[in-house]
Amino acid sequence: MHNDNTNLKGVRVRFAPSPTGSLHLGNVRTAIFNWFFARHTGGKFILRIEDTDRERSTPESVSLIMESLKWFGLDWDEGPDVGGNFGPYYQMQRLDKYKKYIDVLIKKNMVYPCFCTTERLAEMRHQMQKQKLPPRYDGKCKNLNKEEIERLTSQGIKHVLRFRVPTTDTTEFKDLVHGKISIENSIMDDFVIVKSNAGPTYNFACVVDDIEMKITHVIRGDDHISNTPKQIAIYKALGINFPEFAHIPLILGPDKAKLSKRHGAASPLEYRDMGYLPHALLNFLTLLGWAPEDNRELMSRDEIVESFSIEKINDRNAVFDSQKLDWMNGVYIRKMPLEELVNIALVELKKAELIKDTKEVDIDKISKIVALIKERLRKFSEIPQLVNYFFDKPVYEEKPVRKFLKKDGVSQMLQELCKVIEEVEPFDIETLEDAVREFIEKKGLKAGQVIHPVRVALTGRAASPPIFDVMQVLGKQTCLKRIADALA
RNA sequence: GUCCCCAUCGUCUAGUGGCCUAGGACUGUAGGUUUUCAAUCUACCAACGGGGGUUCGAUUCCCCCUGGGGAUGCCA
Repeated sequence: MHNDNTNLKGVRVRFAPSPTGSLHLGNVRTAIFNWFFARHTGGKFILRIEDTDRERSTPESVSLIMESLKWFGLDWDEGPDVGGNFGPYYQMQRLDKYKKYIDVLIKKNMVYPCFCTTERLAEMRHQMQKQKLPPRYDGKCKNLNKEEIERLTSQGIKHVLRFRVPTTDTTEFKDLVHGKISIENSIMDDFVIVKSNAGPTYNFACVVDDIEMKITHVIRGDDHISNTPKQIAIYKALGINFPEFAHIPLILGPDKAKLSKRHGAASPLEYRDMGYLPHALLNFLTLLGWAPEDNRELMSRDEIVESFSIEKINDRNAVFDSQKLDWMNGVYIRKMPLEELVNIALVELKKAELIKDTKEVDIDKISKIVALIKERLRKFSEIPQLVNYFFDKPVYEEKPVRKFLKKDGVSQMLQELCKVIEEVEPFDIETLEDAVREFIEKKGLKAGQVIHPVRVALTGRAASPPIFDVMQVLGKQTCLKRIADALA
């Protein structure tokens, strides 16, 4: 089938968000790529919660994350709620495992306690930058002897554990999307692996978990490239083979900066609330940094699963283009069965207080209305705005009123037309149109000269679905009344 | 500042030395259809950042510059 030039048997990938708020589209895209890769290869997709940041992690965020993934239909084979053989799936519940690895590193003398204050560290970095040097720990605590360590500890001074990074050579790895990436070890920092509160840091916990959970491919954002050499250093110190890495390009906002909360609604749940279809967003996001062999764009989930491959992930950052998303959402809305759209419309209409109780609603009428606006929709939140005049008195917009209603003779013409409308029986689209057209012809007018004023009188605006359809839904009496009111 | 990554239309992308007078999609523009809008159909606008190499031949390979992004945390 497809050759990803990697071993595709027994693939295990993970999505490992930190629960410090809701997901944003960048995170989601990472989850999507991991999920498609797992499903394409018949491997496992694992959800792991990286909650080592005690201050900012919240259970609410965990729910939000799960809700987001579920909304997209991204299911996980192992995770906090579903369990699995490699749990627990919350890092804060895996402290004993980290301890085990720390002991190994201590035994190997690969770590050392550091008592430096954050102030000193900040000052140190500042100085290094001033001297145009790479900012790295200066090694003040690197060679403390037992007595010094005991003395400082007994004084109650907190310490962290730093990892001794190799000082010579280069660390290299073959990234599945970037190819060879290498970095001089000499510019690498003796980074912290255990915080002063005894908790593990990201770079350490991540490695331990990926080892313990038997992760085969680490697919994550480009912003983690700089962490990878550090993590590889840990793998090497432990004498354990590291997994494949695939760093995927970042999603940029319109300002070309990494996508973040600054760019307005960044959470998928917010997109849901704005009226986007999960599959439209999923399809769109999948195409940010990836394209199938044949460059298709509109693809079903199964089609993507079928053709997804890491090889085809490109390595340039992608700007998020909401216009294209809107287009794609519109395409999928048009493909929806009407009943489904009606149900969504009901919710939107109620939210906008255009209808009161969904139970006492004329479904037949709503269906007709929804059918009329279906191809005019780009997202569900637009529904109320598009149909409000079917429920409430129209809000007359100034410009169309001036242009079509306030013209000489229009008032009289409409009054005469009302007499025609009154006679239309049955009040269906065809009969109505025939009658009105006959009127138009008799008066020697052009269709637009009648239809535009009628539209404005009935809807308050210059654009609407085909007017006879609108009239039919409105009903004879409402039409007559609205025209009369508009002329008053 | 330091390190890393990246560089095709405004945006998402195809393109892996000749098939490229660079293809598709979104947007935009013009037109057809229509009572308007939308949808739809047709056409059009629009790109290989610059400079050196390598080669018979570079969008494709190498180097430099420029530009953009990321990382530089006891956040992940």
